[in-house]
Amino acid sequence: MTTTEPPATARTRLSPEQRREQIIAAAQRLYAVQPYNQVSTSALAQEAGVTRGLIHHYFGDKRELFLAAMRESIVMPEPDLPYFPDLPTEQRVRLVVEWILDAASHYGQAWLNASGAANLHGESDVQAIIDEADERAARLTLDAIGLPDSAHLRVRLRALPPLFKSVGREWLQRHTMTREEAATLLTSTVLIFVEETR
Amino acid sequence: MTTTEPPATARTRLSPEQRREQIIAAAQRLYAVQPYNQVSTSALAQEAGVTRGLIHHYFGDKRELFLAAMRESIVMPEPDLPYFPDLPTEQRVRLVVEWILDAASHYGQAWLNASGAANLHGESDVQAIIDEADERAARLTLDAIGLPDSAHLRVRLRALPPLFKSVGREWLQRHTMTREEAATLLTSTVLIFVEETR
DNA sequence: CGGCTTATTGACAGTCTGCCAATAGCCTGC
DNA sequence: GCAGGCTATTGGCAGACTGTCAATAAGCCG
Repeated sequence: MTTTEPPATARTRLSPEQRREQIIAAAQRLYAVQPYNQVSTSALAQEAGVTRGLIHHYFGDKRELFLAAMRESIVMPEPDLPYFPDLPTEQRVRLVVEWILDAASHYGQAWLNASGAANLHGESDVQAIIDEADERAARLTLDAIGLPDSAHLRVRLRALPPLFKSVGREWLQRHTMTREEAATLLTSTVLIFVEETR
Repeated sequence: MTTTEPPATARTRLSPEQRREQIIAAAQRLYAVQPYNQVSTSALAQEAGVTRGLIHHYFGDKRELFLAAMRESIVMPEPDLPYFPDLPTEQRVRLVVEWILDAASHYGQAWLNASGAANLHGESDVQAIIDEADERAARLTLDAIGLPDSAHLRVRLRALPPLFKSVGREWLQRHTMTREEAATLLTSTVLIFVEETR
């Protein structure tokens, strides 16, 4: 698409933070629809209302902008769960799972894309970002359940987000699973993973 | 890297099948080390010992070659498990899980890269290939356990490969989990997923 | 209001991808 | 063993895209 620039409102000068956010927001909009290689820096610049040069000035690299956009797309929102210390673990876990599924159905496509996304063949930069997000999700989940934040439990829990995504996809996208079924399966699995049997 | 072509052995003419395989093999070698965007068609051609033009002739597109290479990297090998109809389900599942972990440790990095790979932001072509592989893995697993191939069970099981990958990564790459622990967690989870509670 | 800092631009060079006409292996029939 | 044809293979061309850099001007400060 080689469109000629619109009138191009006279050059305005923003603070670096504002500009960064503006550009990242534009990138998120585009990458939500098209994959990385099909989004040109020209398109990114146009969507953000700036010049290609500026993008490289702020992010140095097309890839770097992509990673920055992803880093912000992927954060799990802070759960605001009422905490019931008296409930048995199973029910607390169930509550957390329900909360995650709520968030999933709310964020929909975005969550599915982001949460379990991974890479293929050595795209380790993306993997690193996802790992960070999964680690954070593990901490949040442990906290929400009311379990101590032990290193060992976190290792186990951070393996789960990919499963949440794949199950979520069956439920939300393919409609091959009911929400009830998804919640039950995930609750049981989480319970297995937090059990301190060894 | 702008290297000048080596002496270039005189043009040899192969059957389309041979050539295709040769090119795909070369692509697999490169994509195992470098991500998609960092592998140029020139590099692919050079590794395969052919010209860029030929790659486009066979695959039409750089992307198409990538997908073909991936399709072949991702297939789960056919399990050759002895089948013990008398064992309880739990033990049969355990055997299958152990077999998968064996395969994982054998194929190592390749398996981890391929098995759970996914995409971000609308790279649906990759997702489609992974889905196919997961579906196949689900069928194989059901068969190995000795369960009937019902559509509903397959839906559940095809959600599991991502979990296998993430757990496998903790064990094989990060060494934060013992093989024993991974096997136990996965066995329990598979049991939950094949249980016909509803 | 004039000057300075620096955000922003525009153009340039190199690389890459996809396309297409030209070339030359290999096989077939004689 | 040789000529001819089919098609695998090549090389070069045009367009697009990425990254770099010096030049420009917007907004702040004295």
